[in-house]
Amino acid sequence: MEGYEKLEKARERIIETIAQNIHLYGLVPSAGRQYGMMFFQNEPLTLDDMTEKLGMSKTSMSTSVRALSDLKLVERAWKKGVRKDLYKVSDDWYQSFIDLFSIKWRRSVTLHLVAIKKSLAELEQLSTDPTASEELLEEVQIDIEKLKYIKNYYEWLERLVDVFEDQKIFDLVPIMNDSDNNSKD
Amino acid sequence: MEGYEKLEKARERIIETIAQNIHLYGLVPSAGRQYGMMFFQNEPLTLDDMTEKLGMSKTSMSTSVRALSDLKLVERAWKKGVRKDLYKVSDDWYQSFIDLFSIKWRRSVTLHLVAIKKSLAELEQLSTDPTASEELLEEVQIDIEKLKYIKNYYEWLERLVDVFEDQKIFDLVPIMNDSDNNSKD
DNA sequence: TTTTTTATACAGTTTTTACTGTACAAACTA
DNA sequence: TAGTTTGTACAGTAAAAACTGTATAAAAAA
Repeated sequence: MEGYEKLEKARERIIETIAQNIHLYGLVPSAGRQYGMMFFQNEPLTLDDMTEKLGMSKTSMSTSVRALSDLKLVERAWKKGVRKDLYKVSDDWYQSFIDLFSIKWRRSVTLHLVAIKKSLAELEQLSTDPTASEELLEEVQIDIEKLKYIKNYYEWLERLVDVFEDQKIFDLVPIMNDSDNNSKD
Repeated sequence: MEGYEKLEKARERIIETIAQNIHLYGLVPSAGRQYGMMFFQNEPLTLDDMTEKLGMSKTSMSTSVRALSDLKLVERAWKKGVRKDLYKVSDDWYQSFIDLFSIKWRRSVTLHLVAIKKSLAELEQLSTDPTASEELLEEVQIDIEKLKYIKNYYEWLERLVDVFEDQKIFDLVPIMNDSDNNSKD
């Protein structure tokens, strides 16, 4: 097998693995392939470049590059003399992971906490209703306990997101690069 | 509004919020609704119970309860004298989160590391090929550096999953329940 | 200004996924 | 043993999502 072919095959393996795992980011394999392809380009790409490389429509490239940008997996780039929009993959993958976490889970936590607080307030109110039957009150009380539990859970999740966002997670799980392992010991 | 109606409304709000956020678990809203409904039941449910409560086919209930079980969001339960399979939501939501993390990310990390190691080995091999052009060797070298970087990243992710699995994450982000906050201070 | 270039909105099509009903195998009952 | 009950495989259908091509608005060039 020829040299460039081997290089291409080694790249394809990585790209396909990314494509098959990008669902963890809520994205579709073709967006993963796009990301993977960009990863191995040493220059930022235009939408037309992507269309050519992937053989897909420019509209598709536009929408999926936007999805990738929303998750901060790719970012805009600039190159002198190029009028088209340019994109490159964000090069700090640790930060990308944290961004994913922030963007996806922060939003979810907030939505849940809003709903829980609202329902909790309603149930607390209901539990003081003098016209309520004994049976109802019992059910309400059980639900209040359940909601308090999940409220605590989502508050924990919120603090977890904080810990990622403010990089404290790296105290517990430090970044280590190969050289740390390889050097004499 | 009548008492039971109020209770139902408070529950529905939570259930719908879960349904709208369950995509973070790679599940579809109807599975989230199923989970949410089960959460407010104080008894384990059979597939037929779920069919009745949600107005969906038993086949659907079967497949989605399996998906929920695979992520350990629900578990089998037993009740004396009941022949049908019974299911209830796992009551440790912190553990459910950790399980999600383990199941989804561990697998992804492993797949990536396998691919990266294989491609790295091929490229290291290629980089010693005496017939390779200078230009090719340069590209290979760049890719080797890129793969080393993402290898480190996935190894970090692996350690992150470990930290969740062995509960060390709770050292950094402790569980706090309301009583910790409410008591005198 | 007009002309050209570029990104995206939108409508239509293809592909994929979710869901249903039937059929059947495994497990339980009698 | 035969007769029920229960869960799920499978094929078909309905619904949703991905993708394409055309049209257009915004921006840049002339």
